[in-house]
Amino acid sequence: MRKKKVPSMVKDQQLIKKRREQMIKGAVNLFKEKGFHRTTTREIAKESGFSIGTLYEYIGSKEDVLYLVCDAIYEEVRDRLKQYLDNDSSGIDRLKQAIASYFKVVDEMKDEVLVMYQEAKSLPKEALPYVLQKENEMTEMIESIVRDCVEDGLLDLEEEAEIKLVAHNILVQGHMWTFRRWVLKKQFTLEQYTELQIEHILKGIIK
Amino acid sequence: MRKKKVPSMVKDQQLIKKRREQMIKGAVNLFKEKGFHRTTTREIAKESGFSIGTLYEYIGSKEDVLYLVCDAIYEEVRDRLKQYLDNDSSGIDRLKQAIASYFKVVDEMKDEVLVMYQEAKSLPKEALPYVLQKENEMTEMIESIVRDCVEDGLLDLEEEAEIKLVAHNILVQGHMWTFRRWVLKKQFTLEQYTELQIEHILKGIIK
Amino acid sequence: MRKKKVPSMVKDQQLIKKRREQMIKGAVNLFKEKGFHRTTTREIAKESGFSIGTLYEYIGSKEDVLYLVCDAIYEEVRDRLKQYLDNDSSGIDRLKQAIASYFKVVDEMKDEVLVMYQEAKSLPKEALPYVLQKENEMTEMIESIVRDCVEDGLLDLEEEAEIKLVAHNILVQGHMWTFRRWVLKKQFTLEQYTELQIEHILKGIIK
Amino acid sequence: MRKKKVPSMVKDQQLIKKRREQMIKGAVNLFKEKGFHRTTTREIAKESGFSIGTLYEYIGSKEDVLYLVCDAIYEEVRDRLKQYLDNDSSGIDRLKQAIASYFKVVDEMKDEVLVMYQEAKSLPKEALPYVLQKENEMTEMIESIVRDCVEDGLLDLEEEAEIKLVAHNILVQGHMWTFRRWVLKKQFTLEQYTELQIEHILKGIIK
DNA sequence: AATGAATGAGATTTCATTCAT
DNA sequence: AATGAATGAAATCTCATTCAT
Repeated sequence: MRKKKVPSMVKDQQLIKKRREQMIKGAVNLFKEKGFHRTTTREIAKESGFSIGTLYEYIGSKEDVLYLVCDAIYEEVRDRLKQYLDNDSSGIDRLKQAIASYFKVVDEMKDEVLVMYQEAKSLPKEALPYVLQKENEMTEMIESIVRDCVEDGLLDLEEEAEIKLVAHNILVQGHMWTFRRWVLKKQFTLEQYTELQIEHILKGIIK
Repeated sequence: MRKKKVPSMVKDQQLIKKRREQMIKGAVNLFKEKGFHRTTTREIAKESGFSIGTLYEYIGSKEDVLYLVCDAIYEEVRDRLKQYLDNDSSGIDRLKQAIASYFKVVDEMKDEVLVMYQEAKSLPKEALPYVLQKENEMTEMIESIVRDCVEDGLLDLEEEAEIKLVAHNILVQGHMWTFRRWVLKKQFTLEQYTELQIEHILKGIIK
Repeated sequence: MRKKKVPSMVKDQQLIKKRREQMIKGAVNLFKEKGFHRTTTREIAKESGFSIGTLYEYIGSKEDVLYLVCDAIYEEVRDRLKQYLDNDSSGIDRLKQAIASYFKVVDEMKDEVLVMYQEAKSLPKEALPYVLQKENEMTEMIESIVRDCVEDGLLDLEEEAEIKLVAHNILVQGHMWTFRRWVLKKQFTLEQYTELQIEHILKGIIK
Repeated sequence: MRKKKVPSMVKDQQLIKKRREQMIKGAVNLFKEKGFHRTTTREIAKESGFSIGTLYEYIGSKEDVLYLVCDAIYEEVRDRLKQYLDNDSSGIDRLKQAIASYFKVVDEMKDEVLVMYQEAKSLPKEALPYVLQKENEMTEMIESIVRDCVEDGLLDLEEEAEIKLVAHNILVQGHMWTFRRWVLKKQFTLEQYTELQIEHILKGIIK
């Protein structure tokens, strides 16, 4: 699945990168507050620090902004997660660490994740598959860690499907930390939330 | 928290009820397909079977439609769930049945739940608290069943907060069946999904 | 070749007709002065006597206005010409009268004809064939009168192609009266222009 | 009537000439295809082989491009025609040759002539008189040839105005070859068209 | 002299809402 | 109570022009 090409009138690739970063940052701020549809392109331009004309030098349509935002968030979540996962733990411990890391990343990027989570459905039809695939990639990262534990005989999961389900549950519990934030924060710190969820998940599947 | 009053020019309460039901049905169809923001009031009127002028005899603004939709869906989910729960099982079995019932209701109303789930954030600021409270009510229904089990010494949950968390997890796993529908359906029937999730949840918390 | 369907949100066919007539009148005034491209939709709305919103209740796009204008002008030119031609003259006299009538119609509608002549090229690609066919109809009307004369042995024209050419010349001399208006008016009244052109044309082809 | 001065930031007259030639060539190509108004300055720059910044080093506004285009086309038509006319024929023959030559030039430059013909009306108000005068010059060239014939007693034209009219007819029949091209080409080669038109014109006015 | 990124006025179009019938 | 034509604020997007490099 190819990354969608967002058109730009500007040639300098460095500049495109820089401006788009400004744009994404500005847009996330606004989307966070008012959502994609209630945010105007003029507001995006202003918040990004340039004029409406300049905005359209770097995108083809408003929807492109949403695409860039979603894409950037996914990339960053994935990159941060990968970094956290890059350690030499193994077995159940590795799974625990993965879950904790994922929750940590989600917490670090709560606004962004929430935005992506709520607005991705407004992506143009053609961009959707690409973004769904990103989501899939994430699932697979978790999935493969779970699978390793199963193969090491540490977990009581019989079928592939069950492994997938556990991975989905973990991911969704991560998102849940963003979209039920206001309720959950009353009860738990991130650490408490993480510890409890890990405990329940593992007790539910451990041999 | 009072139900928000949606203004109407029409006096006949019966008629108001009837027209709003038409409206909600029409709107859900459209929101399901294109989301709240991409649906026009004209389309809602047409799909509901009356004119744009008539639509505005029964609401004050487009956002009122969304509010009516969300409210109606919550009420129906809650009513159906209540009905399912109205039996004389007890103990862990009662919890299992509650989870299964909830998942069943969510499945029966998947389109509606998904719509509500994705569009509720677009509700007018004043309406939000009321809807959040509805969500809270739902949580409490599940929560109290879990709490009963704890009090009967059947579950290994130490704090109130932990009970709340389990309830949230159950609810979110219900929603998950709607918003990860396309992926999950490839792997599971509703029954399989229900069975596995119940198993994992319970093993995770049972004494 | 079907007439292009211009979309309208309004149901009342009578009203559509009325509003479009206002619109065409307003638009011709403006196009005459500033051309299609320099005229804004807001100006068209204002000149037509309604708001920009109302304008778009009766058309789908700005180009539709141009189409309506061109279509209406052709229809009127053709209708007027038909009426003038509806008499019992025959032979060379009939041809003379046809030419004079055509020039008269063109003169009566000089602004409209000029507009159509200058702006038709801006019609949307799909509408062009329909308008070209209208032009063709006009040519054929003249053509058939010339052909009758030939068949009556009154004109010295050997081939079909030559008949067509004469018809084209007549039509173009009509248009010429609109687009070289400022120069020609210095030298001739319409009557003088008509008389001289008829004389030259006929001497050029009469037996 | 002075040639309108098109401003340039560049001093080197040679370079100005060169760049403007590139520009005219590029612009004609584009205007031919999409018309003046639908062509952007960016496109003109690109098609001309330089940047938008450079384009504006050689003109003051987009309309200047149109002016340069129209001016250049007129000059070339006139120059080519003059060259063709520079022979020692005389009498009716000279007129015949003039018409044929003019039609030939028009045919050689059909795209250019068509562009000029269709877009000249978009020239800025101040430039229009100059271009009309060019058109007038052309008319006079033909006119004086006709007049010579009249003075030699070869043509049956009584008044100055009649001479003018014949000249106009000839010019318009030339243009007609460009703007009715698609219809006329089905019936005639340029040679046939030329021969027939000359025949009709002359029979119409010859003694 | 050449470049091309930046600008913002202005164009087209949409659509929630009103109100006379 | 029902209708639907009218409205105009506001949204997206374009593009001629400028100016720093």
